[in-house]
Amino acid sequence: MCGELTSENIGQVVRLCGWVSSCRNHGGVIFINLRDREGVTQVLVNPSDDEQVYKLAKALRNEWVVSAAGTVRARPEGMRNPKMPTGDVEIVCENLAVLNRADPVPFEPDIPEKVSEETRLKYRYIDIRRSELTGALVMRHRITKCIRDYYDAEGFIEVETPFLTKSTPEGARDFLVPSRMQQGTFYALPQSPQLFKQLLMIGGMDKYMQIVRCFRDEDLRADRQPEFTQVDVEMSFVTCQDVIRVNEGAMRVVAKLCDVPFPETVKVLSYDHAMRDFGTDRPDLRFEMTLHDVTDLAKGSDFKVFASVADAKGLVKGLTAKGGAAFTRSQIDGLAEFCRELGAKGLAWAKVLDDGTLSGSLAKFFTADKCDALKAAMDAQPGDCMMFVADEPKTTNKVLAALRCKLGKDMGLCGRDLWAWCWVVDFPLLEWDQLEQRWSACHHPFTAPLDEDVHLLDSDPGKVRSKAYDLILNGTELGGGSVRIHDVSVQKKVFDTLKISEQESRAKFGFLLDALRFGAPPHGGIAFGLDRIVMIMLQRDSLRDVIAFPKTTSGGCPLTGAPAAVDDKQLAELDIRVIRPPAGLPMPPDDAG
RNA sequence: GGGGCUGUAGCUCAGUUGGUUAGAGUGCCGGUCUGUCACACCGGAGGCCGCGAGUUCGAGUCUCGUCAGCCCCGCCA
Repeated sequence: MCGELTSENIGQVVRLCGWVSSCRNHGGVIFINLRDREGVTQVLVNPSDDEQVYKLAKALRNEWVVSAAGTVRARPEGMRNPKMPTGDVEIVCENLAVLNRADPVPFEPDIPEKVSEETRLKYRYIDIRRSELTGALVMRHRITKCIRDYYDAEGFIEVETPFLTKSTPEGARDFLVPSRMQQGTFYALPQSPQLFKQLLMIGGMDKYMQIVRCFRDEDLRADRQPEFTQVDVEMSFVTCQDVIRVNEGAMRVVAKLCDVPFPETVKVLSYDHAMRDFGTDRPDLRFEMTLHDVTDLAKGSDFKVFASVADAKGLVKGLTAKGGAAFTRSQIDGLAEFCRELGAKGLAWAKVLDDGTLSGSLAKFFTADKCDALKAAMDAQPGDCMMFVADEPKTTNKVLAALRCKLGKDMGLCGRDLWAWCWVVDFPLLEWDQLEQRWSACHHPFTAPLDEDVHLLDSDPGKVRSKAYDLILNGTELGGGSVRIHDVSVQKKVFDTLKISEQESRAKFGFLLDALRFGAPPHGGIAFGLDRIVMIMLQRDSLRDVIAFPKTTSGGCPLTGAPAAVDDKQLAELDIRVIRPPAGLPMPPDDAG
């Protein structure tokens, strides 16, 4: 193919098919850059050669689809192009055929100009001709294959599970599909094959994996698409450690394929540890800058903001930016604004001067000895800048975790060659849902509690830790999973705590409860986000850069125009009526108002 | 649901304090040119300034609304 020719091919007669990337007509000799999936090769047309070929070459335009045959030869001395992988050779064209013409394209695939994403998505087939996107899709294929091969070698069986399935409570909003044959009822597209893979374990499949599309109808982000691909895995007769070990191996082979370092042993942090030091359950360990709890110091301080928060069971935490004394006032104001946007009341800060004294918004509130205690607690040296947030624990942690990441990026601590992996374990099983005034599952309601914490389910549900684990790379969750409940009485107990009634659990997961009674092996598993794995390994900033046909932030596809209104006939067959059609469409004729 | 940024030629962008006929690069069309490599040079065409109101003698520019794209919060077990 075009990108594969080197000086080793000199003398060979080849035929290349591809797209005209550029055409340089010198009035006599014509150079054509021909592109295909693998790259670009220069084709040379001489006026002294075949008249037909020359006439055809003169008429070529960019993005026409052509077939060119000729002999590979070394370029003359001084005419080589070191910027091109194939720059040492060229094809002397002996035969040329236009396979298809092309209208002028909206943008040129080979020009390194930043084209708006909207345009790129609308003409995605042209965007895909760009080497960045072609390359990403090729790498995605290789990563996927490498993962399949790994699990195959480990004895896993790939089993397909249904896309048309049943809506489950808890978790994300479902995408619904109306049933025509049973009008008024709906399938749900799976948020993940969670229950099916557990049923496969109960069915004795022992080791299951599937690379599978999942669907969640929630608002999107750069790292979140409404449909995404999971590497879904489940294993029987295993502990957390077994699952972690086997699946870590999968990431190890992927990392190797992508030339990404992978440690001999991956760090393991408890959830509590991660929250304490980093304020988040997916810490970015590429740099230090840990958070420090100074609530106790704040209690006794003259700084009312701190003291009142500390007294009201709030959390006062801070981080120390090494060398941060060099920050300008406007830089710090910018950081404070950043924190306010995330919900903080403000950002208190103090620079440590060369003589050890403090300067900044809270310097005057700390006497010399308290100042020393603060510096010690914050591990701050002269030349550093300490920054603090005081708020409810959740807000304090959220804001400081975000601030830490921002500082890490701004201060250049997240080098492109830094790769920090870790497992986060011992998550809480449940969290209190303020809105609904009940406990809800942190992971999902089938996650097993730690054996030694089961007794806390009645007395102190918030204290119960779970057999759940997440794999984190550079502050992004690549995947997570858990050992599941395989005992029907424990499962019922968890449902009780979640205030899922006997009746509701029977209606929603009766089939699982039944299955748990008919010989369920202990089992557990994990699911990795394939799109995220590819995105991070290829160092792209958006999932859209590793998906062939992604959706926009509002869930649309500029290429196909999806989602779109459907014919009245289609709706009638489903016994569905649209109450409020989108702007630009007529109201249904039979609408009574 | 909330906050922020953006929207001007096919594409990427500039457009001053509100002031005559809205510019540039690139692409496109025509021409010249035998070693370029995003060829070069000469000429030409190309605009619903996202859309809708408002302020004004006058709006690409100011105000309000709306739509779309992107980033973030909420949400995403």
